[in-house]
Amino acid sequence: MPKNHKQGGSRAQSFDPRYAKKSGYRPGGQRDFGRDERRDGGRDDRRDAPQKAGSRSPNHRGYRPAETDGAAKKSRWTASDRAGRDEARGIRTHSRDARGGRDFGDRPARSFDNDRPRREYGNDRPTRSYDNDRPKRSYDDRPQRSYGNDRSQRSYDDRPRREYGNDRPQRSYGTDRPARSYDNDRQKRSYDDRPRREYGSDRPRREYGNDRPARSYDNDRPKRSYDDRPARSYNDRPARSYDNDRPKRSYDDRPRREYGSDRPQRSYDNDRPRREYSNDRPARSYDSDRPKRDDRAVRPNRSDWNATPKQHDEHVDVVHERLQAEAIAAETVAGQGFAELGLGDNIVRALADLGAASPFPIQAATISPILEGKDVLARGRTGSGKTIAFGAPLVESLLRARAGKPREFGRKPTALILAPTRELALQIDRTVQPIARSVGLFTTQIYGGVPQARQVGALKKGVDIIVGTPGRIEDLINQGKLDLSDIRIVVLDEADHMSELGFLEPMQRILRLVGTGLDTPTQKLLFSATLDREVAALVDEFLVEPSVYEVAGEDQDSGTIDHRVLVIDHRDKAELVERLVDRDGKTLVFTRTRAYAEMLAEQFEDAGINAVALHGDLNQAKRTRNLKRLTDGRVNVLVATDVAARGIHVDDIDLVVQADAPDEYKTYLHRAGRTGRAGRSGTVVTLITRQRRRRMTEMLERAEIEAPFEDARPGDDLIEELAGNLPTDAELTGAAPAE
DNA sequence: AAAAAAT
Repeated sequence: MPKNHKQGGSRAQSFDPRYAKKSGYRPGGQRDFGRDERRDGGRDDRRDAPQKAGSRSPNHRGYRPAETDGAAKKSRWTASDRAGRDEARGIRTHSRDARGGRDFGDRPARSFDNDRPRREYGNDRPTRSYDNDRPKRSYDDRPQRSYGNDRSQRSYDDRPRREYGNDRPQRSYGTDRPARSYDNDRQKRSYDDRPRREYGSDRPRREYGNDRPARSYDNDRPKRSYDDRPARSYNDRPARSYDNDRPKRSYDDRPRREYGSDRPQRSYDNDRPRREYSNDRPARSYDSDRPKRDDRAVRPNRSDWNATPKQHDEHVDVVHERLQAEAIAAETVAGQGFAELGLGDNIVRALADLGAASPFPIQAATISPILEGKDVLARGRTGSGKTIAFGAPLVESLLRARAGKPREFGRKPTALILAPTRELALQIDRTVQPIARSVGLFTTQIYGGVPQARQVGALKKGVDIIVGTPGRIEDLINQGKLDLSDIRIVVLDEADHMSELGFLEPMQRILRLVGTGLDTPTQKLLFSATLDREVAALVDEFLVEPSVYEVAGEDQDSGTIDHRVLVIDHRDKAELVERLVDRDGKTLVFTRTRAYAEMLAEQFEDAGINAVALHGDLNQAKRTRNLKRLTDGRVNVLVATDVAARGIHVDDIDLVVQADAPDEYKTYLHRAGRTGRAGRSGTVVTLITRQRRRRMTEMLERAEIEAPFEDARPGDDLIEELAGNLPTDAELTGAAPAE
């Protein structure tokens, strides 16, 4: 304790220099005046050559020199005197360290054109963040490319260095790693606490100390037990049983849990009207839709969405199977082209340019009902073409709704596509944008980790389709820069994931804001490779008579993926993973945590295997760059968290290694779906320890995947075989005569 | 545990 106080004292001492700094700021404010003088001296220089200033920066024409030179000269002095301290706090970081010492010589030459207007903008305009963002991010780009070149420009160097330090690397590494360590500590503590409580605090002491030893031995048993044995012993026993109560309580708890932890009750309360309503409606819709459903798809029972308390993962399987059981047959859609499904010529051409000459089954199933304006749930296996399945009819619908009206400047967006990761949002936009542009519609990406300014600028000009992630979209809504009241169609890609804890509430908030200015409710489209009742929370609140589509016979295991499970010793994991990725083809390694992803990537690099990481601890520039390195083929190994599990499409990944086995079957399916795309073959290798075999077996059952379990050690040929480093029999027979 | 805003 006293140490803590001393620490506090030391902290207080450590504050002192800060106060000293702050007190230094006040004289620093004076110094700032000096800077202002210097600045104005600079302005005087401009006055000496005002034309130069104007001519040098025509973009800022009339901004300062003309206005301030004559009129606001002294008021500026005083204004900077007054506001100077505040401004100085912003300026200081740039000016003191960077300018004060180094830049004076450099300033007039180098920084006049570039720095001053920016800094002045930043000071004057309320939106410093914009200006800060622009240079920061632009600087972020520059230093990455040109760091080596820029060192001579020390003033520039300071900013990016600080920004680097401030923004992600230092903060994230600095804060997160300790945060993790703290998390670890907590767990340790909690583990520590549990035994302490159990051992020390309550039960053992009371039971041992009070009941048996004290009463029974001393008082009861010897004396009373002879007399009253039956009665007292009976009394004692029930008393004990009451004390224990465990069976009774567990019994009490069990029915409670079953009843529902009130979930059935709630669902009854909540759902009965819904079910009745929905029973009525579907009855009608059944009549009308039955022929189509017979052909294409069938709506699941409403109970699928409702009767699912989140007790165990297994509940999802029920829905999973029911959905699969009633699905469109691929043959029934064979032979239809995009045009027959109702898409216009321009869109059909754009699709052809994207390599989609004729519709995939999931596309053939969903395009028509989407064009009819229905709410649609669709399940298609990974890589089955879901983006076009919603993207193309979405564009067609917007086109029809626009009905030849001209594009207005600043129009509100009319369609919103939501994705769980930035990379996926980017990828969706890469597909949807050319389709939209083919008919004169515009898309923009709204996601975090990048400057707002460009996104906001696009919104101001007016866009039709927004593709983005929930956080930045909500951010811009709250800033009043994004208005969703005209959204006619909203798409949730990876909808089941978007319904999970942490995503659900933002999704609900966004969906409540969508289309509020329209006469008709916004059309909702929910897509995922693992669509299940997890989306019930969203379906119940937001969807009207949704139709569910799925392609029959297209379960995940029907593809070209070879699933293998290696049972290993934990201490062999690092070496085994390394040997697996030491190969020619593109390999994607999944880990459970960001830290382990980073660790493995570094380990591979140390071993001479080019590898990059992809996880949420990286800034967006690195995330984008590292993913691109894999798609470009500049690197063959990507180590990623589940940020890369869903949706990310890289053509030729032929090996997926799960260094950490997933906990959920859906995660397995999505991770595995990164390979075997576009009809190619691929292998998924999952490393587990012996004690995890049963969990793995159960998960594979849920995923409906068959995979052999094989014991593996670092030296085994099996590893080389899985890595593809052993020649096949054909190659052996072919290679032998060759040499 | 990860992801999703920014700072």
